[in-house]
Amino acid sequence: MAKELTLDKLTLAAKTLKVLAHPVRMKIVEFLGDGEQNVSSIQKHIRLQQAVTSQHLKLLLVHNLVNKRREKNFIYYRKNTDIIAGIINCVRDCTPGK
Amino acid sequence: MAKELTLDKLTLAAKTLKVLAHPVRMKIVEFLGDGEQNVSSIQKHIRLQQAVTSQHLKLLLVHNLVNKRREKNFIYYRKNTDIIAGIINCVRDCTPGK
DNA sequence: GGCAAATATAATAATATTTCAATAAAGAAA
DNA sequence: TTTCTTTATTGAAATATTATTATATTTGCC
Repeated sequence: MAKELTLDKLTLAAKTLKVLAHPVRMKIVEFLGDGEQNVSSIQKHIRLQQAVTSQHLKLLLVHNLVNKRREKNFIYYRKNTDIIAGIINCVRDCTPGK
Repeated sequence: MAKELTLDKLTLAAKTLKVLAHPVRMKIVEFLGDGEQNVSSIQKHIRLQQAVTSQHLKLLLVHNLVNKRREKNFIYYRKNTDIIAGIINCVRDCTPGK
C-alpha cells in the first residue's frame, strides 16, 4: 500500500496528475465516459477551438491517459482506464491512512 | 454519482486537484500522514528552503487541503481529510464508469 | 521592552503552461 | 491528381506557476 514514495516517484505521479488538473482536460475525460469520441465531437461539445482541443488531446495522449484510433479520417479518442484508475490510486497512495 | 458536471464545477475541481499535482506538495501531504507536523520538520524532511515550504503550505491551506494550529511559536499542519477524500472522489467522478 | 526563534510575506526573476493564428499533414473521395 | 475534410503542428504572445532573496510578523522568554 505504497508506504514510502520517493521524490522521483512523486514527481512522476504529480506530473501525470497535473495533466488531469485542467478544466478542459477534465471535461474531455468526462465527455469520453466509457466510450470514444472523435475530435470534432469533443471540440463541439466543449466549444473550443480546434487547435486548442487538439493540443489538450495530445497532452492526454502523451501521458497515456487516453488512446486514439483512426477510422476513415476521423480520429477517435478513448480513455485509458488503466491509467485513469492508476491516478485514483495515486491520489489515494499519496494520502495514506484514509 | 456526479453524472453531469458543469464547466464551473469542473473548473473548481481542477483547481483543487492542481494544488495536489506538484511533487513538493504531494510530498508534504504524504509526510503529514494522519498526524501533524510543524513547518521546520516539514522543511527538513523535504530539504527545501524555508520560504518555499511556507509558500507551498500556504497554497495547501488556502485551498483547504490542510489545517493549521499554533502551539507556542510552532505551527502545526494537518491534512484536512474531508477535502483529501473529496479529491479522490473528484478524480473518480470526473472519470465516470469505472 | 528587547532579543531570538519560527513562520509568513512581498517583489522579482526564472520557467512552464495555455492560447492564438496560421499552416501543415493525412486520408477520403471525386 | 486535385480537392475537401479532419486533425496536427508550429511559433509567438499572453498568463500562470515556482524559486529566490530579502524583509516582516508573531510569539516566547529574559
